[in-house]
Amino acid sequence: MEMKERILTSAQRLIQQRGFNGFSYADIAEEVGIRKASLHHHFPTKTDLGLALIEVYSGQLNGALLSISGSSLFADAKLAAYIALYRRSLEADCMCLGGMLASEALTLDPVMLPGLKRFFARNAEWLTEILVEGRLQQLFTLTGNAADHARLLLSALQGALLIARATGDREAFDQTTALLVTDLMKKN
Amino acid sequence: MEMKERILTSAQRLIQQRGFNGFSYADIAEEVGIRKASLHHHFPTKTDLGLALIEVYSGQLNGALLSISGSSLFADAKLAAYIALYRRSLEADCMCLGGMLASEALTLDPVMLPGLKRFFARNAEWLTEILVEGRLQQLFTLTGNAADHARLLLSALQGALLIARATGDREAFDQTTALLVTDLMKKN
DNA sequence: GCTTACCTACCTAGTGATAGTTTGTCAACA
DNA sequence: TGTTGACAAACTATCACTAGGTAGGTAAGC
Repeated sequence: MEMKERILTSAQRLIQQRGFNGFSYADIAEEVGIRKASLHHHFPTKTDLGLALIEVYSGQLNGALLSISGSSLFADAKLAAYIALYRRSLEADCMCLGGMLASEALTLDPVMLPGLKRFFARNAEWLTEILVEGRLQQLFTLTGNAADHARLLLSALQGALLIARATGDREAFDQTTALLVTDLMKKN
Repeated sequence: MEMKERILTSAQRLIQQRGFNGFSYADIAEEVGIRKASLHHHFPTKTDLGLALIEVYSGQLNGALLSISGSSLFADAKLAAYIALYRRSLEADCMCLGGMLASEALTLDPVMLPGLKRFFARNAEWLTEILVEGRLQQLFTLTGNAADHARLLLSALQGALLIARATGDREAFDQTTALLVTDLMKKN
């Protein structure tokens, strides 16, 4: 089982940095120290690897989300912890795996798309919970639909990560996310 | 000259839909009806093509921006016109060329990065102007720095386009962008 | 006015490299 | 003994790119 995990770890980083079309089995083989052909024993096709990775990554994310929402933090601190996940990704020069695959969606095997869709839905759903919680705690002053604000947060974070990684401007990422949070506290 | 333009048009669409690593000279050759080798006469390397395309696209964008800001519209309508650019891209199943290249930044020839960086800077700069204008017209109630809000708008639009294109949820894009605008009118 | 030279735009036919994948073998282990 | 996990070797397809050549246009030189 250990090799399978090493392959997944290597592939995950490669996708987050270079995209699904930007790496090959040869890259993984070199990193984990087995031959290309042996990789196909664990993941017969690249699509199989992609599908497994969407599951793994969604699981990782869900674990992180549950850990945050299960904490005793106030909602604003929980949101900050969520944003910190993106910030750490930026530090590692990685896109969110979901965001990266989204950009390549038209070139992916369509069987990967439902999992990708679920990934974004899960993020939005969790953010919605946090926003509702924060409204109850009178930390956030949302105008209308919390789910709409959640999608806006998700979009803005994905976009900020996308741009900051390409321009190398991490300060811009920090300023953008800070503004995103303060905007949640504006009165109407 | 006509052929060069047809190549650029074809390549632009291919990149916006499939990414720089997701298309080949063979794809363009088929579309425009000449041989692969002949493409290299016009654009010796793929990087040359990419560089030309960043220039073309930046020029297109700048034309659109100048057309909007030169109009007699109020600032909120100008912003709506800017958002409509993204919405039209979504309808064509296209990412913004800048956003797409940004996701692949680590795999691109580094000579393409400065142009890409300028592209985002130009967008942010234009949005800043519009926000300042809208504040003078008392249409927008920005808290602090207009440039920060501009970057937030840009990030959110790129992210919303990225996600909506992958999930196929165009309604979510519309709701997100609508909220983005109403948030600019909130009091503090 | 005709040659000579050069140019653009395209072609056929390849190059070596790499893509994802398949086949068949084999040792270690359960 | 059958399964697992690795291997070498090869496959077909495609990648970006190059070599060398052709057809037609332009323009200078005499």
